[in-house]
Amino acid sequence: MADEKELRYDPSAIEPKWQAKWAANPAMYAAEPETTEKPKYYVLEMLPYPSGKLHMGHVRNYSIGDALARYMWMQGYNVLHPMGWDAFGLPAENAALKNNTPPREWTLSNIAAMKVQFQRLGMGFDWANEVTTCLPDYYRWNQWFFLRMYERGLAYRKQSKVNWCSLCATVLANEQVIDGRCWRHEDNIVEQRNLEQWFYRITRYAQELLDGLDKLDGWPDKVRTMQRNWIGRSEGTEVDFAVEDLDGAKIRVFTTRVDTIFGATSVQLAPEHPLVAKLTADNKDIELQISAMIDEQKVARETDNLGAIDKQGIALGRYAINPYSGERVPIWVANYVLMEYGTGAIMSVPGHDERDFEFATKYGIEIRRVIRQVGDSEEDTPMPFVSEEGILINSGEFDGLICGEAQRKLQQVAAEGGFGEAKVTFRLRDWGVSRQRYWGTPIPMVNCPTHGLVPVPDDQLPVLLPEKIEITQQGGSPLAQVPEFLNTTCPKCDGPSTRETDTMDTFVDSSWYFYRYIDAKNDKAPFDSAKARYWFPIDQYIGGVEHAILHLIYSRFWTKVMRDLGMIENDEPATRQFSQGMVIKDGAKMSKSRGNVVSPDDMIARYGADATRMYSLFAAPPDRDLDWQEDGVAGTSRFLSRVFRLVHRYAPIAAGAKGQTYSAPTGTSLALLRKLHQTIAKITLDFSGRWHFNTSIAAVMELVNELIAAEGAFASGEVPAAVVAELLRSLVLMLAPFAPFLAAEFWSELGEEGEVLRTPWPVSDAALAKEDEIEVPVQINGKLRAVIRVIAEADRAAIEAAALADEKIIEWLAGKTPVKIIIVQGKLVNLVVK
RNA sequence: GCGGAAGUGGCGAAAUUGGCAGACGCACCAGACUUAGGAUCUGGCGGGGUAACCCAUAGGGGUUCAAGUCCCCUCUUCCGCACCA
Repeated sequence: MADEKELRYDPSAIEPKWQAKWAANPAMYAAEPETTEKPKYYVLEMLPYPSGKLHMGHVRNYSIGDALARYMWMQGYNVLHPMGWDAFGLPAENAALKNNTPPREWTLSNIAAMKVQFQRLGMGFDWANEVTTCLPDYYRWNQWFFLRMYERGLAYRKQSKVNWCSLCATVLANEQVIDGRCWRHEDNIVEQRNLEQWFYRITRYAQELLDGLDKLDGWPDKVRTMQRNWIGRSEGTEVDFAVEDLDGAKIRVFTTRVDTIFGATSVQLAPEHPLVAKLTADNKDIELQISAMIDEQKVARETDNLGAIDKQGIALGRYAINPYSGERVPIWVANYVLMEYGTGAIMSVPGHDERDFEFATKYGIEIRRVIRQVGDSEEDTPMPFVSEEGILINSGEFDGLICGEAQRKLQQVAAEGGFGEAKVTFRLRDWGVSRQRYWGTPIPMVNCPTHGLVPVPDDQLPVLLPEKIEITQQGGSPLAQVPEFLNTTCPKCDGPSTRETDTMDTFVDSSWYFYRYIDAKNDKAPFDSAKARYWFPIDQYIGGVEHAILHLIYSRFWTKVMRDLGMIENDEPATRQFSQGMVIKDGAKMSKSRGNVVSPDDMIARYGADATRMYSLFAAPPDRDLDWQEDGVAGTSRFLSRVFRLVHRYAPIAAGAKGQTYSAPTGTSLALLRKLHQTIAKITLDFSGRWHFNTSIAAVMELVNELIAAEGAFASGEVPAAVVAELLRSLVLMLAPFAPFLAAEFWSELGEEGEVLRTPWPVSDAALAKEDEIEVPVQINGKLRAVIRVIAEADRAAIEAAALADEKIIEWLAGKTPVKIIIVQGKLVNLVVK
């Protein structure tokens, strides 16, 4: 058959044709209305920042999601597979500075360019509800949500120490600071500044965000663990130590080990603790030492060296009273006590805490044992002894209690005595959302000289971001330089006022965009709650692990807030979340600075979108890092060429067999149909949970290898046309999630008219897939000695007989009788010989 | 320091429940064919050995008829958190 000049696989002759067809038929990927009988499936991939071009990480992310969406379509689901643009953010401003292009223009033209790339890749997105976060019809709802949060005390303003990136010229959220550096500028150390900032009170949901993780069993453990650590729940006790000689003053400490309180031999305050000033009044020397300590700490914090600086303390010469024992203990200021955590003050128990031990040793503070290790005497208990498996000693009336019991008892005593209580502390901080940047959502507040902070009324939304603006990098909010924006009137009194000039963190935009996808044109509300009831929660969310904390915790918070606003009924945004691995090359993440970036456009130009997508799924399981090897793309492309030739040669036979059936296949037909149905079963299983598309694709390759090896039997008619038709049809359907262009091309070559996507996924016929003869390895003492062939239904006795009758086995046994024969049905035989 | 993931041929990887280690692909080697192409086809390809066989899943121990898979110890890499009381 191959003797004539044969048509070669040329993606550039196939893909553009289908791109045009699909672009002209947006209904193809459109979700159906909620009234449909079909079950719904919401598959979501994280929306890209419109930088101007997709990178390989995007290609991988969207290839995974698109494969799943296509599979679910073929399984008969009403699939929602939307896309949008996380379009606010700093790069647009930087580009404006560099090229003198307005951020809006720059962003929108990037979006247009990337949309073309998506089209080239053949991504099946429903663009009907495209979301572009920088447009007023989206960000007005950011403002609307802000006002709802403000009404409920979930949005508030406070003076606070904040992270400042000088290159961004703005504040960063804690989540955007990585190793003391800016998440966008890896080389830039984040400074600390004191600024008046807007915050979202995510801490109000700390406990619920933590509890919810237990139920999110469709989320990767890694993500759940990271979020748990980030929330950082810690159970303990707050206890007041009265300050000696200072009227009514108390130092409240937080401890997780109140059972060790009789061993507290000092109290340590953070240098910034408000009481420090009072306690050091008139002592200029100590004040100077403390401010030097604060400075040093600041530098250390800024260079991410906090853990490395020596523990230092300054004794204030003042005393506090242990409320349980009445003992006087010295008050110190220590550089390792953080004002931001707990109460900013601790009791120091050197006998039972590593850090306190180190500190006390350095400064000669008394070290006292108050817990004895179970089974050891006081003297034999190691020092410091930090375990909670112990018994109280030297603790007055509490002696003899075990640690846990003592904690409860001591808490009770504190509560009754009014000097303390059980307390849960979180590491999670409120979410700072103010940004001193232009390209973001304006915060809808007005500052009136008479009425102070006044929210902009709903009917005046959106507060529009002015478009004509000169971007400078002077620090401070650019919007403050725009009088038409800045100057306004007070909603309450109409008097001259000024607007809030900070804009919102772009993570606000991405915290709820996926709700807007269900109703993006709604101008009465962020979305219709009835639609949300149908579509939510998201069935599968897919994105990079770099968002495990940031975006995924904010989204969960936002969902809970919306639920409490009565807008939705789901507690969590997504039942299943998947974090795909990074795309790396030559052992490192692709980056411009390393010069190892591979452009998707180049790959598409050379090998076609199908091969590029398929390789990104074939080279590694989706959750692992993927090492990009161009030879591998070439290999995938060669595979597609083989399929192309195969289908092209025999499509006429298959097309001619339309409507024909076959009966009781034998020989080659049976062998090929068996392989086909095994392959269907394998891929269907992979889609149902494991998502190891690399092995799915390997299974298709195996099938194709067998089909090609047997193609003589297609030409000769040994394999009936109806069988050829089933083989090719099913093969094409199984390729559809991975190589949509070729699948569409083949589908039409096979004489099919409907869309591949609307064609049911093939079903594996278990009877056909079953082998009638199987190979069973025979081991002697666990070592492989022979392989026997038996019928699939062979019982234990038959297998045993066959194994013992095998010539090689007889030789190996050399007359000995096995003391034990292990038979694992269908798997192996192991003969144990002494 | 704490927490998590991982370590299998020259490379990417596979082995779904403890049951034939290396499927599938890349690279490479040999051959065929040729319209000399970014081809295509056939065969080979963990290490040692002429062979029968032996050895091999980071290293060491263990459990088991049987271990890449389970347990203990050690090493290495990556990721997250980190003076959090």
